[in-house]
Amino acid sequence: MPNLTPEMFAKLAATPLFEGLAQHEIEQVLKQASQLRLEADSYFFYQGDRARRIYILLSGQIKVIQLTPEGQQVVMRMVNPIELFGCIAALSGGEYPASAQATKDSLALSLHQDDIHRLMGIYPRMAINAFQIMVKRTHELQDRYRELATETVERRLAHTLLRLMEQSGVRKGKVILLDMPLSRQDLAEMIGSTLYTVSRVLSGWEARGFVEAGREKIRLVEPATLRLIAEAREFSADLAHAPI
Amino acid sequence: MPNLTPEMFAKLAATPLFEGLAQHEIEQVLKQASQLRLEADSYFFYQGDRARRIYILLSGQIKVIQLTPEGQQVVMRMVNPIELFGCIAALSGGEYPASAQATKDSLALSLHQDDIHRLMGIYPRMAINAFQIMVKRTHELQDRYRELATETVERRLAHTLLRLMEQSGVRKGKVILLDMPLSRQDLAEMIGSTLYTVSRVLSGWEARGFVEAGREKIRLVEPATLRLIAEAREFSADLAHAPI
DNA sequence: CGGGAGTTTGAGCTATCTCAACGGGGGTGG
DNA sequence: CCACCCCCGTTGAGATAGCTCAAACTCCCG
Repeated sequence: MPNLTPEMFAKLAATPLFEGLAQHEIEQVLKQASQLRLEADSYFFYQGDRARRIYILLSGQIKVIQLTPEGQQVVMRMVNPIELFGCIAALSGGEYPASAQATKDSLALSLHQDDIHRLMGIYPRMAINAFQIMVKRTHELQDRYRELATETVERRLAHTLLRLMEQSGVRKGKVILLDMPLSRQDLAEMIGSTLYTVSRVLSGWEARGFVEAGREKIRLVEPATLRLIAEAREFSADLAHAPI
Repeated sequence: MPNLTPEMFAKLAATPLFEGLAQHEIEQVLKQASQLRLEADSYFFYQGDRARRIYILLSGQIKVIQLTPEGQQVVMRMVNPIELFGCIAALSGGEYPASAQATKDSLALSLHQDDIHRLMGIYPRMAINAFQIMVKRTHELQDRYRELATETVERRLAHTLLRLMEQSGVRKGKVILLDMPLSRQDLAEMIGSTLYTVSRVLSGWEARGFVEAGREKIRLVEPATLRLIAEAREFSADLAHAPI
């Protein structure tokens, strides 16, 4: 049983995974968990590792990355506190299909697949919750798939920044700061583009005052305008011939 | 309780969803199910409908389609017998994010979300199975997302045909027939492309003898070559200047 | 005060889309 | 039963979004 602060425990109890479970039941589950603390840039697991543990992020942030055979990276998702990752370990006998890298110093709990399986048998509500979490995730991934299949880079980038804003945006006066290290390369890997194109789009937006884009940080000045761009109801950055 | 033939029942019992459940337990679950038979081209539900029922396909085939605000279609997946669809109904209060259209005459069972929830509480194994099914589906969708983000139309098309072959390919002598109506437009909507580009790629392959492409049907003559194309270890159809 | 990682920008290229026109086969209604 | 029509498919030509490569620029950090 990891040594959790009461606040940590309260946060965990509020996780969708534990919804509907009694305090003592959650304690029973957490007895099986181990705790893992990693500093920024290190990995919880690598693509191809034997998948044995499911993780719950307590603090920090994780990036789930898939590597193509050609060595290109694709960012599958950003994981924020009290979210699950490494769920593939629920299927016995497989490998992690992606790597999980901390983007900040992070703390996570993990459960062995055997324990997960056993505990879900005892506490069906947890299994139902896990099912629902995955349904939701599939749904979100379908939306991103549709975006990738039908939208321009600019719209995809707008969608992505808005999503990041909702997940971990921090209000700073009138603007919203995306509170994570985020290079042009990272953004490109999230939307299936290149760092060059991302840089051009951001420059275009910055010239119009929609965002402020610094080195590995983005501030959203006019989220509403980004929303319009995402929905294709607003002019674009017009990469080619921006009239300043 | 729907009137199932013994063969149907046996097939259902072999569904991943019911794995590990006893015969009489499966019967208890199926008592709550209703049966729905639809002919080709009609819809089980439409995008935007209130999501109340989860479906299990018994026979036929379903296409899950998402419509963009601009009216473009994206095929999210093909559903084959004993697979689930409409899982979003597991989350209460939502709408179906996509439509489910029969591509052949089809028969499906459906369960109301309240029954699903209740039954999973009684039979935890079913909840665990459902969780695992969704984990697997997320995994597959991630793979397709990565393909869309990093691969050319030709490779994506090769991957897609190979997947369809595994799911519902029928061996006809030396070639494999994809046993479903499949227009250029359908394929384009699966891989995020246009019917024109798909047509050109197929023509290129046909000229080289890898496939035989007819009106709404595809025969794979050299699946192994397609595999090579999918993995980018083989020459392409070379749309621009195919030297016959 | 370098050095390097991250970023910007230009120029050219190309895979793919778009639009337009034509072709063909099979189902159906007269 | 046959002709017509419609849907599906093909192909060409041109346009273009976004990629690639190269080079320069700017912080930040030691």
